[in-house]
Amino acid sequence: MVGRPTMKDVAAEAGVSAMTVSRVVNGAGSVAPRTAARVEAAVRKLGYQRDELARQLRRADQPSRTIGLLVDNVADPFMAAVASAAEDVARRRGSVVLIGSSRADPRREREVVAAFTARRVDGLILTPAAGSHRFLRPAQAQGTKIVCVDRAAPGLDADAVVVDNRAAVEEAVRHLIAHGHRRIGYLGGRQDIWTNGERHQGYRTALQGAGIAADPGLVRHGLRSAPSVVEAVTALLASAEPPTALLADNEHLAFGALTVLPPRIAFIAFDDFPLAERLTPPVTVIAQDPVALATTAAHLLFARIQGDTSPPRTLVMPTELIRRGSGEVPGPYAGRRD
Amino acid sequence: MVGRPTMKDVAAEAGVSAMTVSRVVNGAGSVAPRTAARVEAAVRKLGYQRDELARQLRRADQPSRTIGLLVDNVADPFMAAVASAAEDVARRRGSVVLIGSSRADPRREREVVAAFTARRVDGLILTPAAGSHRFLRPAQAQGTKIVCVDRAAPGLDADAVVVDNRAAVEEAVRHLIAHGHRRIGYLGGRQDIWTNGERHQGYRTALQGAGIAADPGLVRHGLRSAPSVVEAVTALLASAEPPTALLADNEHLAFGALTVLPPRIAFIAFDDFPLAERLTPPVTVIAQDPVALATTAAHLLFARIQGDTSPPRTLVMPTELIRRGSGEVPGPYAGRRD
DNA sequence: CTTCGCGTTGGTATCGTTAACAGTTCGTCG
DNA sequence: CGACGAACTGTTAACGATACCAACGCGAAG
Repeated sequence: MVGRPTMKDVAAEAGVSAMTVSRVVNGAGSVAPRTAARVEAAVRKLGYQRDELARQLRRADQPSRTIGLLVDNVADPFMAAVASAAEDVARRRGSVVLIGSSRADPRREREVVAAFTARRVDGLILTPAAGSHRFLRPAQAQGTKIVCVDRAAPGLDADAVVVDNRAAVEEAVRHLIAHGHRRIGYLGGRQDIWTNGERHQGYRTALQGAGIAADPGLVRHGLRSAPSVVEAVTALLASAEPPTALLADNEHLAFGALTVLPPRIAFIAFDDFPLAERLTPPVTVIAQDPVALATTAAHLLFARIQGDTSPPRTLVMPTELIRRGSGEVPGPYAGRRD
Repeated sequence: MVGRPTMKDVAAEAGVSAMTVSRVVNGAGSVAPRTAARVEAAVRKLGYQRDELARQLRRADQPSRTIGLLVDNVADPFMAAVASAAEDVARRRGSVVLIGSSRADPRREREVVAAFTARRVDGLILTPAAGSHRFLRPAQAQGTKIVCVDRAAPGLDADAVVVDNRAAVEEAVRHLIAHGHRRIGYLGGRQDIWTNGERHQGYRTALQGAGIAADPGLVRHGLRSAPSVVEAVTALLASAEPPTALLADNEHLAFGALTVLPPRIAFIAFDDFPLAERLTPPVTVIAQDPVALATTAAHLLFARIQGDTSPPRTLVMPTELIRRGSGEVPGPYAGRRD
């Protein structure tokens, strides 16, 4: 025996038909105890394991118990937490998880989705990259369930689990204003990603609400690498009218900014991170709960897989502004009004 | 058409046989340009996508272009980096990645491995949980290639990509000793995990080499949760003869310890982490390169999948002691000898 | 004009499993 | 004592794709 043993091999070993082996292996149908015992012995002796591929091929109407998880980058702590939580739920539901990173590249995203659907995944959890996701409609029409997490997918009618990015940033900016800041800088990632667009909207709304004119010189978009963030922060601080407070779009940017940011500049970051309270000053953050997001998304997905056909929903999870110090550094207008 | 279109559907649409569709889809065999064009049109019209499951069933001797990645916990930054790097290599090799977390539970590890092999993965990359991995031998015998990363798997003859944990910790402890420390505490995770055992060995060897008697009161093993670390550190510092330096087994423990550790205690952590240089004092770490580890492991795995049958190898990747300050806090014996 | 060979196409069997159906052997009941 | 159902087991035909072989048409060579 060179390759994997098959049901036929087990059947021959136990002196029964393949059908009987199938019944024993699946615990379905009636098999005489003595026969079942013989089959089980043969299974153990040969180390037989049911071939899920063949099984899924035959049972096309049943779920394949495989889901796909497509994130920007698994190495990102937020995405890693999402992946971990999703995998946890999947395992409990008896499913395995195919993982892929789009690196925020729409083309790569499409490729990975294709590789997943070709393997008959029951559903997809994804953090949509930029651009229209209309290309997912055929997959959806063919029965693949889709749930977005962290972001909505433009051009796609699917469930989504997100936070109210706009309101969260608005609150954070109002918080900075309340502490006497008027020149508040914004460090943003790719603005074509839905989440970042929302966050920047919140920034603008808060400024507008406080009657502060938006200064485009204080806003840096499209930051990606750590060096680019460092350069952006350095340039902002060296400018004629530097900001007295900064807000970072996401964790990645925050790490970059914090390597060069002097303590006198107020700072708030989107996403909490370990040891934030051990920096000087401790870092005020807008915290979201990636585990809750992903767990909710996964439950939603499995409900769909099990036949829930209600209209797509968008669930909004809470965020929390955790005041640790860096966001409470007083600005030049501190104490004048409140 | 309710479900996915099949080759037969495409064949009917294009007025050819399924075999011809197969040839066009795979770009193999000779097909007249006009026929191929007709088939391609039908493929596009129906949104046909080859079913990898059926294909893999038929082509049992060919790789399934699916690999499994089994780590302790994807949410762990080190493991997340490993996952990301492995997925990257896999994608370039045209493979998809099934991911699973064992949570360091051998039973769960076995279940996930079974779920993976049942789907005919070509190979596995895994960070072995505690205990014997003899149970993987049947899978290996049936052709599943296995590469361990970060740890060796006891009881299994497989490739491994690791760092020299023992030497790295030995160096770190010698470094602390050189800075005048003699009472050096050790915060350890599960000692039944190979990596942690090695690291602790390094600690003992270094002490022994310096003629310092090991004090079991300074060693805490089996720490897992953040609270347990906090409690351990607090207790160590409150003891009659407290340590003047501490070493943490892994990143997770370091985070816990750093929340309560006073700056006067020297500290070195295994694994580098973001913002380590921004803490006070900046944290000295033993850095390893998870991306390099995983990339190497993945390359090794694909070489095996492509037929490399040379004897299993263990590759040892370098570590680096990054001196940032916390590991250079002078101890009571500083300056007496060197 | 036959034959060879090549390019092109289709038919059939098969991968490993299971749904559907068909048969077998019982014990039991009228 | 024959019939009927229940429990058990086997046979056949798929799932969707491809390896293998056969067959077709057609131009070139003999």
